[in-house]
Amino acid sequence: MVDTDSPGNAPQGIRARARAELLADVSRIARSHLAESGAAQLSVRAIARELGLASSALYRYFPSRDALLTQLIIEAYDELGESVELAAAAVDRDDLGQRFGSICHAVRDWARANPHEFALIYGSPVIGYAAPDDTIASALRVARVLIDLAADVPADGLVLRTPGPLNNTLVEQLTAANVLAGVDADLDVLVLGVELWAQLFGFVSFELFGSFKNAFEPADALFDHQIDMAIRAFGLA
Amino acid sequence: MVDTDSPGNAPQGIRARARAELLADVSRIARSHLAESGAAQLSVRAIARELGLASSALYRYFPSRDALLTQLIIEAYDELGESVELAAAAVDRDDLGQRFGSICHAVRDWARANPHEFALIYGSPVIGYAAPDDTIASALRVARVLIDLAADVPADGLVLRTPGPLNNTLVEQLTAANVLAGVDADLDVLVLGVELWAQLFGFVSFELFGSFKNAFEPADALFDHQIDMAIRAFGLA
DNA sequence: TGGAAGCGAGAGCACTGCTCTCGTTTCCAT
DNA sequence: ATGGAAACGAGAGCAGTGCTCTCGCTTCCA
Repeated sequence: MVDTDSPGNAPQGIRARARAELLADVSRIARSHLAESGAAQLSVRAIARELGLASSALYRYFPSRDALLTQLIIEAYDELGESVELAAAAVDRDDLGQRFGSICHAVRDWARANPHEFALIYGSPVIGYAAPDDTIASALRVARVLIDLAADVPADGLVLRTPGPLNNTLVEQLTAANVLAGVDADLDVLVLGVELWAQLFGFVSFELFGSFKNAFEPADALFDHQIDMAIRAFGLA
Repeated sequence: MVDTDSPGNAPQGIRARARAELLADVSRIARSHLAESGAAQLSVRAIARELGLASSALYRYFPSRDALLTQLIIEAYDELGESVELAAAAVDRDDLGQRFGSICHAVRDWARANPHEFALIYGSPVIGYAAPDDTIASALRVARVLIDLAADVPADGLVLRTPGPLNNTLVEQLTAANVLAGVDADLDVLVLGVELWAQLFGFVSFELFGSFKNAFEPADALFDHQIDMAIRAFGLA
């Protein structure tokens, strides 16, 4: 029993390494349960059972089921965010229409591949659940990709815009978003982008949660049309 | 104890009247619990407690908690549907822009006044929950109001439209919707309407579920702008 | 008027999240 | 090297859940 910490693989002690491993195991199993049965069915005891642990042992690692859910939320946001970032980067950066379409398809594809995860982050908050600030950074990744796109869209091509100046509050909010993202998107472009962002997720929600039932199944053609329309609204067609 | 069924108020027997009353009571209490704490917290036992009944007694009236939730879902759809119908009827039928705005505001106002009900019907389905057909008719009421509007929008004014013909599948789906609603809306108008429908509910979901947090609070100006843009897309401005 | 059906109460089952205690193991500072 | 402190896992237990079953009682209807 000499030299427990000399091997190069883990400079940490036995405890720390075991803890890290168990945390990873819990996360892995929790994610598989989430993917299979949804957040509502996620059971601390079931996870413990699968790990061969007493349920009480898990509370050494997570203060509550909500905390576990919060971590799953963050991971879901990050997974979606990464998909979208990759999709945006995978196409010609200057072909803004294609870039927008790629982003939209990434969101929809990820949501269809991970419906319970999507429901967890964009469906009704599981309980009175006040989203902790931890989740916000990850949640913003998709928004960031879109705002970066908006910053590249030329303002003079916009097909859909209001004639007069924007409402003062709106200008402040949009400007703050620009500042937060470190870009300087035209506000008319940006506000259209925000609205198309809502449209994108409204569409995916409708598709996954059944509002298109008996009407737009499959919804592929409708989705492509919606993207086409959005590109036209931006003046990118 | 003579003449129990002769009074004009209730031709039915004692049993039937008591049953109807209790059903109404359960529904009333369930709705108040839903409005206060959300669907996830809805407890059959808590309802029974408030009624002074054993929890088992409620199972004479509802086969399961899910069945109770289903009824709440239907009631929520109907309530929202009625609000929207009233809003659409409250304005000049020929002022299509105002009619559209009135519909949108009705949806948003109802959702903000009844967030848990909105989450119940447009958030993630509570469980694996396959929406029974009972709910569909009620769910269609909002869609119907919008499709009726679309049928009145002149096709030649459309600002946002695709140049070529629509995808075949899409044409079939849109035509089926027309048939189902008994109208003959122009398909380019109709598809835009569907997409703006998704946008409307995407917006409200974002607002209620926190996606606009730290960015568009309040979201009034953004909402008004979105409606304005939609009206322009329809060519109604 | 008597059998059938509907009803409410209560006990009970299997499950949940979570807490507390207790003996053991690991760690870290002396 | 060793002893105290901290971390750990197991297990019992609590309060709560949805739901089932049985048992008397009441209402109904033929």
